[in-house]
Amino acid sequence: MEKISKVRGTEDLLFEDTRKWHIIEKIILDVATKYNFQELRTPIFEHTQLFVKGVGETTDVVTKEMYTFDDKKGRSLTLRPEGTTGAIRAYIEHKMFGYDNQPVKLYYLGPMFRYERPQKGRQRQFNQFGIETLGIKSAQVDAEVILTGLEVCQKLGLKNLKVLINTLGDNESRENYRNALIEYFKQYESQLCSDCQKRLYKNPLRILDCKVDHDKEIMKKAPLLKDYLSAEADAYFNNVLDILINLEVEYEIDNRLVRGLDYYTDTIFEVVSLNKESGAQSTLFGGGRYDGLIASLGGPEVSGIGFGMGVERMLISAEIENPSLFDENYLDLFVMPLDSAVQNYSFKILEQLRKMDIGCDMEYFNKSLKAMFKYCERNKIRYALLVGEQEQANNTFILKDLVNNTQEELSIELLSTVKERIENNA
RNA sequence: GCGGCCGUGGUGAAGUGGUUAACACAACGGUUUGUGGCAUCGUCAUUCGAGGGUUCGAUUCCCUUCGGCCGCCCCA
Repeated sequence: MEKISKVRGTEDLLFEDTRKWHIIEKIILDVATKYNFQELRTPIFEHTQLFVKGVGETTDVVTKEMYTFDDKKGRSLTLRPEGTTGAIRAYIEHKMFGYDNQPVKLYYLGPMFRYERPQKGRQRQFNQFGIETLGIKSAQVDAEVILTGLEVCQKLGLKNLKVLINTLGDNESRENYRNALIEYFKQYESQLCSDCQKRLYKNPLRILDCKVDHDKEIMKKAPLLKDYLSAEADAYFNNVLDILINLEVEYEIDNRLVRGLDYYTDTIFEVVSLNKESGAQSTLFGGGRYDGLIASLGGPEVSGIGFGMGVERMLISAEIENPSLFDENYLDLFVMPLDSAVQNYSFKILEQLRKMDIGCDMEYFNKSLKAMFKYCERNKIRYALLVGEQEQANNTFILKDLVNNTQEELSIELLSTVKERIENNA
């Protein structure tokens, strides 16, 4: 029979992996909760049109990376390639703009799908944690969003990173600048790389962070966004920067930072890992403000801001920078039957210990003592509970502390002593 | 979507056109019939990602395919 394996760019997470995921997810959820974000779960697939309108029909994500299919009634559906658009759809659909508590602060955590060539830190199914603050435009909120992401990094022990920040200005600034860029690059069209020629009329901002044309003379003389920023947009951005400076957040203004989704306006940012071993996909999280998105999807004229964070990438960085984060001891005790005749007796003790909320397991293969002790060592289990025919006859058991190398024989009536010993050494 | 490197047991890996596929770690068993971490001995790939071809014979050569990694690209 032909072997069927997992789809390219997807991953099975085995026990070692899921253990790490639980740790990282808990940190993420704790930080989100502390900053008063609440979880929103939206479907994995949406109407294709939502992403086309939301993300932008000229973007790479929409034009070549979506998993799109027709359902049985011929409706075009798409596996979500990012989280913001679906969150905004739900925000509008449930009229969250009318809720008592404003702004609406929500987060999501789950799989996203993009058809790309897999490499380290880039899979076709990957997980994003994202937050959105909707219904207000405020420099404090911009800072808060960035700080929330950085707090997750900090809790994971990630230090080797850089915060890049820029502003695209408000819609009007952005539009004026866009036209200026087209006007400017039009005269040099033949000097641009083929990708940039395509970008020229569709998404001229992206020409600025093109790596091929990066060093060309025409790039250096290109119009600068700051000359097109309205006074208001400029003041707004400076306020965001002031707040970050006050809080001693180190950042770097990157005026080439543009981002690939169409909906961004004003503050945009990207936090990148500086670990060489992380691979070429270094962005940990990135996002920005979007003024027009909510209205363009049929909601009110309100602003929002958020980021998407690549959880796999965070995990890769945490494994490099802070591996001890994942040393977690999950079993306190191991029951060792010394003979197959005492399996039932052992099992009964095991169950009673579990009822006392002790994490424990026992040996079912009737292995040698040597093997059982090795098992404990390998799994960092501190206590062994030994039971033989003698103990069964006397209604007792032996509790052994493998760290101090001491042991005691106790009556089965005194099982609760086990819990005391474990708690005293926890 | 394009270019490059690669794919051998649970893991890390050596190797060759021809019936022994090294070595190390891990695992399991004995030395030690009910007490570990050391030591010592032994056991562990009918098989070299998959499919096809060349050949008397292929893990080793060729083709295809799948997958991984790196770069481009893109982004989280």
